[in-house]
Amino acid sequence: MAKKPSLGRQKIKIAKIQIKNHLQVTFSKRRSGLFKKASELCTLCGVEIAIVVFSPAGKVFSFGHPKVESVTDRFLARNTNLGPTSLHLVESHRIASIPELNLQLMYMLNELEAEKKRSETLDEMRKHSQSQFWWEAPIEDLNLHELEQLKDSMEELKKSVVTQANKLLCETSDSILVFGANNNSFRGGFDRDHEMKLGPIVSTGASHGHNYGYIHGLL
Amino acid sequence: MAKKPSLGRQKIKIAKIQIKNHLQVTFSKRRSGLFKKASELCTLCGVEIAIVVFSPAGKVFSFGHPKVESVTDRFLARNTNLGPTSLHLVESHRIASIPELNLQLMYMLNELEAEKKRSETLDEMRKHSQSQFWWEAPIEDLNLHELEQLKDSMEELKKSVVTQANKLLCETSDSILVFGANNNSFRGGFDRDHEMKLGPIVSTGASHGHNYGYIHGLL
DNA sequence: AGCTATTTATAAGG
DNA sequence: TCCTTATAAATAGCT
Repeated sequence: MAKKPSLGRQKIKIAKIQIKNHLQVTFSKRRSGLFKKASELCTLCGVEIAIVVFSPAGKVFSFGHPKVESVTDRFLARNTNLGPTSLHLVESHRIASIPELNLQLMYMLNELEAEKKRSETLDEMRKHSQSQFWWEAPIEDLNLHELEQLKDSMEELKKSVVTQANKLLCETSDSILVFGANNNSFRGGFDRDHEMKLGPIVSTGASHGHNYGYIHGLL
Repeated sequence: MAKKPSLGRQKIKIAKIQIKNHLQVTFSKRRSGLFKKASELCTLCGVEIAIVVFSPAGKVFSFGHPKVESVTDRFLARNTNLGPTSLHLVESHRIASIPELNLQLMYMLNELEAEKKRSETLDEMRKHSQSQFWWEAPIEDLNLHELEQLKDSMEELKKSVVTQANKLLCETSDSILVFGANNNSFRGGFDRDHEMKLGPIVSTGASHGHNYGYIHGLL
């Protein structure tokens, strides 16, 4: 018989996944993977850790050991203490520029990322179809006006997405799901049975050993 | 000459590492890995995420996109409303979810506002000078070489910002590590190789800047 | 901090 | 969502 050519894992480029279904699957898998890595780090190194993720759909997923709040609280406490404390140690105007620098840094990084995505999008469009619609034409052929129109269209789209999201939010009933993840049997533990669906509070009896951390999924 | 058959990766059991030195190394490596995974999840799925880790030594490391605080705030806002408090609120005011929704809405509006401003800024830049300053042109109009130059410039800027920040910090008695990096490449070209060396700074021993959103390490 | 041999994580496809 | 397969990535043990 012929071989069974499942291509197996393929290399992908790290850029926003466009196919919605694909994105959902990837998000699910990688979130699991991330949480598993986190739990291993906890166990191996005995550290405290908190992870909070807001999914594209607006759901919240979190992992924390010993729990999210204790870790984030510690983090926030440290962070807010850092300013005033340091102010006493150094002249205020000098230390004050650090957050400013950070902001600037962040701004530029975001800018870069956004621009990169934009160029990728445009490039994709260009490849996709050259002649049918002007806005899918090669970018070199677009004049300034057309470019602005394109931009406006995208902003419209974004707006409508946000509107949709808000609508959904308003219609959504709140619920919380809490469960623990065991470090040794992670696969069997949370990955499978923990639907992030609505429901009462559930705690999974992680099969053996002590629980490592808590995972919340909020709709 | 005989080969050099390092045993390569060996399977380990997930339990607390006892050898201290080993633990430190593992922590460092796995923290990097975890943050990298997080950044990929961000980019691939366009999600918001925050990770906070307290190392065994008591240092803090964090990863956040867009930043730790915004994500954890969102999380905490949701949680406090959904927790025991909400029951109380429900009883006294009947509509507990309103504050939460308001928070969320405000958050989204802020995001949108920021996005708009950004586009406006870009538009302004584009109009302002189309040819005089090529690096201010829309990024899709830049050729590969120019893109590379732009990327290098931004990395230089990043480096100098980081250096500045750390210089300031060296003058304080607190030691803080600030580093950041963008998501990935500017298109296919520079996908893997843009580690940012951080130079002299760091007493945390973690100078491997990966391509993450926004990272702090506090000593 | 680099280097491999391996173990893990996962993209595709069903 | 769960499973399988083939391959890409992460990383344990060394230097």
